[in-house]
Amino acid sequence: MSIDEQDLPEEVRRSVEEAWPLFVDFLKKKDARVTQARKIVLTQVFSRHDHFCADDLAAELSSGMNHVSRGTVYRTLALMEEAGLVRVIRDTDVHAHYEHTFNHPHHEHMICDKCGQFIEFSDEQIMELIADSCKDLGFEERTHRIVVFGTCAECGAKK
Amino acid sequence: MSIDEQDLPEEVRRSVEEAWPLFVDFLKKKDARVTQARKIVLTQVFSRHDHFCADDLAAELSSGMNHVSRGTVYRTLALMEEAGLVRVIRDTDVHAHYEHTFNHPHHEHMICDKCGQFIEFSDEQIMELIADSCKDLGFEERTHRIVVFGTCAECGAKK
DNA sequence: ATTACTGCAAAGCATTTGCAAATGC
DNA sequence: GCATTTGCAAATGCTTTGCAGTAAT
Repeated sequence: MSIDEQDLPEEVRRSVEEAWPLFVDFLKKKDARVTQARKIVLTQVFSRHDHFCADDLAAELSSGMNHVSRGTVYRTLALMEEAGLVRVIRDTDVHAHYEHTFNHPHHEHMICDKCGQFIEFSDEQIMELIADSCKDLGFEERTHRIVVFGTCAECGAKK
Repeated sequence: MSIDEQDLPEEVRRSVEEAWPLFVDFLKKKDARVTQARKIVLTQVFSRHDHFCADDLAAELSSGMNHVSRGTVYRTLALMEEAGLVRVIRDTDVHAHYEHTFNHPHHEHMICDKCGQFIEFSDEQIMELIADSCKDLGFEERTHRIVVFGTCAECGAKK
């Protein structure tokens, strides 16, 4: 399992170096195999910016020397989600969207109606209030998701 | 355009009586036609509890005397959304989920991992904090969505 | 050696669309 | 009467799956 890591941007290489061992541990605990295809997918995930959709990733890996088939990309993303390395977002599209969670603390999103841009924000108080609501209702929170739809500053200014 | 309204439960009949004229206005403003199929779909929407998916609704209307085809159900739901009579929720499934918004103020959801139940809650303070975050970022909020995933009280107790 | 994983292409499934027939205006 | 809407069935597009071959342990 050795793919070309020489020509990756510094930042990507570092993310992969941190994330890959975690994924390996996860796979070993699961008695799953550490394969080349899985490393290629993980590397590709960390080579992209925050948001991406499974199918685009699959398309990127459908040709070139680091080829991985569509089916395997989907299967690996599911494993990475299980391992806590990516998080699913499905609010704008019907398509599944993922983002890194590695080195990426919990946060919320605003999505611009005009340009489709995702803007991240977070607010400690909101998290606490949600926790309070859960306590009131006897609901045990695993995670939450907030999406705000509207117009971003740039698009608002353009008008 | 007359479908049987006699045997609808009182509550449903009342919702339909309030919502239908709004939809008619909406259609007229759009120079769209007021058709029997559209009334059947609207009635079916209000005959269901909060949450439903487009396809289930279509299935329900695929037989019987108030038959409406799948294509028309989807097309009508899109119109109802545009008219502000239903709201899209796409968080749990890849499937599109709708809920009434008519006589149903804005609220958030908790979704139980175990039983799939949707629990509604709302919190004025959270809304304000989100509004503040938007202001800080120059984002003009149109709407927002909060989904909390976890285990509901019943399922937690069962364990 | 054994068993899991991959690639491929085919199958699934919700949703959308094209077009002829039906319906509202 | 004319334009929109409907129904139907076929198409679409993302995702999943079956299976034979390949790679990891």
